[in-house]
This record gives sequence, C-alpha cells and structure tokens, in this order.
Amino acid sequence: MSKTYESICHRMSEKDYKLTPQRRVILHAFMDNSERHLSAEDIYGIVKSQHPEIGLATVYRTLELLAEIGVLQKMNFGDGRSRYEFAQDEEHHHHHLICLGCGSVLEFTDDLLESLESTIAGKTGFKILDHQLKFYGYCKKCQV
Amino acid sequence: MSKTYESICHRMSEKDYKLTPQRRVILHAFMDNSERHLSAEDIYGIVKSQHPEIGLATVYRTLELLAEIGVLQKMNFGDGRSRYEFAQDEEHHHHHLICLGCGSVLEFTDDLLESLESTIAGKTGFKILDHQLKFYGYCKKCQV
DNA sequence: TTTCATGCAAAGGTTTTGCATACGC
DNA sequence: GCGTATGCAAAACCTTTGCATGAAA
Repeated sequence: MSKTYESICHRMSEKDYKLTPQRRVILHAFMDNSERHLSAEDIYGIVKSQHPEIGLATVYRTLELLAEIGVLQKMNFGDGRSRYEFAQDEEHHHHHLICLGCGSVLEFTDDLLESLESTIAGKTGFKILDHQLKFYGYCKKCQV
Repeated sequence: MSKTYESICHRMSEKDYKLTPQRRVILHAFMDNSERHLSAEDIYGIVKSQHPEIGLATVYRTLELLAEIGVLQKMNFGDGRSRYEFAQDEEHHHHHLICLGCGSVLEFTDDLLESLESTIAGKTGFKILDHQLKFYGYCKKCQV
C-alpha cells in the first residue's frame, strides 16, 4: 500500500470517488504534516488558508472516506476528538507514547506483537486484523 | 490496590470525598457488572432502578472521581462514548479484542509487555506508567 | 447530462457546567 | 453548621445529516 499522492488519487478514482479540489487539498495537508496526529479541526484550519470556503462537514466526510479506503487511520488519544494519521503497512507498526503531562504524542516503532497476535488468535478464535498499542506516562520534559 | 467495596470507600474518605448514597450505588453497579465495559449511560440505566431520582451529571461526576483516585479506568473503544472498568493491578494487565463486526469486546490476559516497556523507556526517556493494547478483528461469530 | 460532492445550517449524541437546594460529616 | 454533592436544565463540544446548489466525469 503505497503512500504517494498519485497512488492515493488513483485508488480514489478506482473506487469511483471524484477527485475534487477539496479532497486534493485535504490530502496535501496530510502529506505536509505526516508527523503529526491531526484532528478534523486541525485539518480544517490548515486547509482553510488555501481553500477558504471549505466546510467542516466536507473535512469530516473526506476523512471518513480516506479512512474507509485504507489511506488514513482514525485514532483516539483520549482527548475527546478523533485524530488521523496515515495507515501503517503490515510490517511497519508503530506505537504511541502519550504524555500525561503535556499531551504530546511520541511514536515508537516495533514489530514484536505478531507472535502475540497468533497466540491470541489460537486461544480465542479471534481473527485479528490490526492492533493498537498505547503507552501512558511522562515525557522527558514533564519528568521534572 | 485492592478492589473491595470497603477499601474503595475508605480511599474516598481518606481523600475527603463524601460517601453519598449515589456514589455507593454507582460503585455497587460496577461490582455487580465487573465483566462488562460500562458507559456512563449504562451505569445511569442500572442505577436508576435503585435510585430513580439520580441525575446523569452525578454519574459523570462520580465516574470522573473514581477514575481520578485510580479505582476505575476510562477507556475508548471507538464507538463515540467513554467506557469504564476497574483499573488493573500492575501485574494483571489484560488486552481488549474488539470485534469490527458486532462491536463485542473480549479480554485476553497477558504480561508480555513489561520488557517492551523498559526497552522503550531506555530508548526514548519516556517514563511509562501504563499501557493499553487493543486488537481489532472479527470474533468467532462474525467470521462467517 | 448524470451522478456525486459541497456548503450551510440544523440536528444528534455525549459530556460539562451553573446554580439553587439538599445532605454528609 | 460548613462545605461539598446533587439534580435540573442549559451549554459546550464534536460529529453527522438534510437539502439545494454546484461541479466532476
């Protein structure tokens, strides 16, 4: 699952989704801010500067669409709003370290959970497609 | 951190929180439904039968209080509302298996993440207090 | 031209808050 | 009796939806 702008556009046309300027701008906003975990409101703010008449509802609808076709992943860090980031490849899972002090989110790459997945699948009969691991604690700055 | 009704009440008085009938009934509702992951509205429904004049705001305030003193843990399973369960001991972590078909939540006990925690702490400087691991997939019933 | 996407505003659902009253300690 | 907790209603949020208009293919 590649992550270039063109490949994503191609995937959208494949599924008969129209390539509107709004959708293009939202996608660009994600590519320009790939290191952050953006909320709908974040995206709305970013996109409004290049496309001032865009509506918040369009942002929500586009985020839902991009999540549905597997481009984005919807996440929840417990702050009352959903956040989105590019969906990870099977082999490149990362985990989130959420600071209870300042709310910042660090990422940590690790692939140790595959064996745990098969153990669980065997014991429970669950067919596991994805996992999400969050650590809560205090970042360097907040440990003072 | 023990989980008996008395010990929790004791912890509340220690922190100068009053033991009101509403708080008692909410606590009992959790003890009677410890296997479920209850939302505020769930609790409200349960509690209303024994204490019909209770307000939803009181439920929210009590859940917040119990989470703050470490009795409950607030969770999010992506269905738009917070859910609560008894906080786990250090040594008895469990993970959640969330079915993408029917939304049911299974639990799976496992203690394999401690070593990962120290690895991450070493590499990032993060002081980790807790973790939360969720698996998404399909339960036995929904795999048809 | 047909169909789908947009923008706006309104509605929906969850959670929080203000305030007068009631009650635990 | 003092100070906190409660219940009610309203407000505050985030998110979704209805609908007429506008634009992509």
